[in-house]
Amino acid sequence: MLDIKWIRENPNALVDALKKRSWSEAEARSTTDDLIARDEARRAHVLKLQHAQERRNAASKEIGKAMAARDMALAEKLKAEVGDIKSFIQDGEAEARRLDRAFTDALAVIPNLPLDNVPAGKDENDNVELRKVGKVSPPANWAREHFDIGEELGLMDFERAARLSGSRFTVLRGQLARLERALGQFMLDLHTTEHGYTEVQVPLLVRDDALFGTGNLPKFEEDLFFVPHGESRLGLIPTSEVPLTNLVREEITAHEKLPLRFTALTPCFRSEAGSAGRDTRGMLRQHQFYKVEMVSITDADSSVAEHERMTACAEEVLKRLDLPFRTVVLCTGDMGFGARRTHDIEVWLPGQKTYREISSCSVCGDFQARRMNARYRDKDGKGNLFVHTLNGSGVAVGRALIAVMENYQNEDGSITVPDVLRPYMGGLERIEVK
RNA sequence: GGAGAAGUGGCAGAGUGGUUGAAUGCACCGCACUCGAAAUGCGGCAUGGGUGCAAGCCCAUCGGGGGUUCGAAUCCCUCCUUCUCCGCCA
Repeated sequence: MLDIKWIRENPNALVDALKKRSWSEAEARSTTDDLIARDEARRAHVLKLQHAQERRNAASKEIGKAMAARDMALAEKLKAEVGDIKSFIQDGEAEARRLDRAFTDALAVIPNLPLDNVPAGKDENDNVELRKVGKVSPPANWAREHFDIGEELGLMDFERAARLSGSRFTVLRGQLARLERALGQFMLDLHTTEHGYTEVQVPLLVRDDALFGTGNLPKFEEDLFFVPHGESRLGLIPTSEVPLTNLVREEITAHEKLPLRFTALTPCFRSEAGSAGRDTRGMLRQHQFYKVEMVSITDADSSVAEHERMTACAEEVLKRLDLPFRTVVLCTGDMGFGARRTHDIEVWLPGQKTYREISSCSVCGDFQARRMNARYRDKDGKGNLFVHTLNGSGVAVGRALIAVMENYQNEDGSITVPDVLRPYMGGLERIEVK
């Protein structure tokens, strides 16, 4: 959520920012004007209401004094007077709530402002490569995609998964199931022992409020799964960014405690409503997948540096696994709703002969903090400021499994186990057809 | 699932209809005393919003939301959370 005071003072800057996010000039302008109009209506109304409340409060105090002085005639006279204001105040409070709600609803669907150093662009074709790491060997003519490798090994089963749950689910068995578990453990251990993140076990079902806090609601409800819960519902987390970030919601964190760095290995659930027909084969795009997530909570001055640090932590996972990758900055048009700047890490898939996203690290500034009311007490103890939040995959476990399978495949159909994973695999060196 | 109790400022803890945004203690900040520290004394110390050049003034907030009343931390409804007992259960 953006700061309405800032919008009031910089309406043209908001229009420019929205245009950078591929909004049309007309839409950006009318949305901005609408926000400002709603804000003004709200404030004008509050002013009138507060004057009425002021008169009521003063009169009520006088009534108290009159009654203490046993001057019942004066008390009754004042009561009659305040009685008239009362209905105005009651209607006024209801109207204030209505105007406030309408204003917040409008503000809640405005995306975050891109940082100045984010390249302008329309879609993923305008993203800018920052670096390429690792050697991409010329694709062998026998290189295959992960689903062929997995099915031939008899360890990856889409048919039965579909019978259980439909499309976009996968059953893994034996050493392949273990390999995925090994990947998750390896990543978690790396971040907790070397990168300073605290491991957290979080709920996988969360309230709407939490989803609003991270920006998944109200705009992206169709991407989420919900389960009924009493009269209400709970959402399945699309990423542990949601519970990890909301850990500081409605709190004032002491400045000395920042930065907070959290990591978690959790399943993630996504309806993939808008991606029918995309990546239908294999386990690249699933309704359910494991991911190791990193979340940092920082003060206002440290978030940009923390973003570089977090990106490096994610890259380190791929370096240790010896997987070739490249890191790109998303252009303004390709960035997510809550992000100010996003680095995507794309891993090389020899079977697909292309780079595919395996991590996405974003700095959100105070955008999510406003939605969560997450603050910290300033160094000098003066004011309470909104924290800055960052999140990044460190990395997607399901996709890491795919990357390992494709990059470590052998011509005979076996998969070499990467060195760093062998301790997690009981020393196993190769996964092969039995 | 059934029965009961409770949610007040950073923390502890008063307050059951009228200058109570809230006693008191602790913590914290400033000053005094001291060579320095401790102890002691004095003063300060909630958040959000509106308005104003500013000093300030005003409004709201005692778990959230709604209501009763001239007036609500205090009464009513509802939701959330925590705790205790019973039942069930991984």
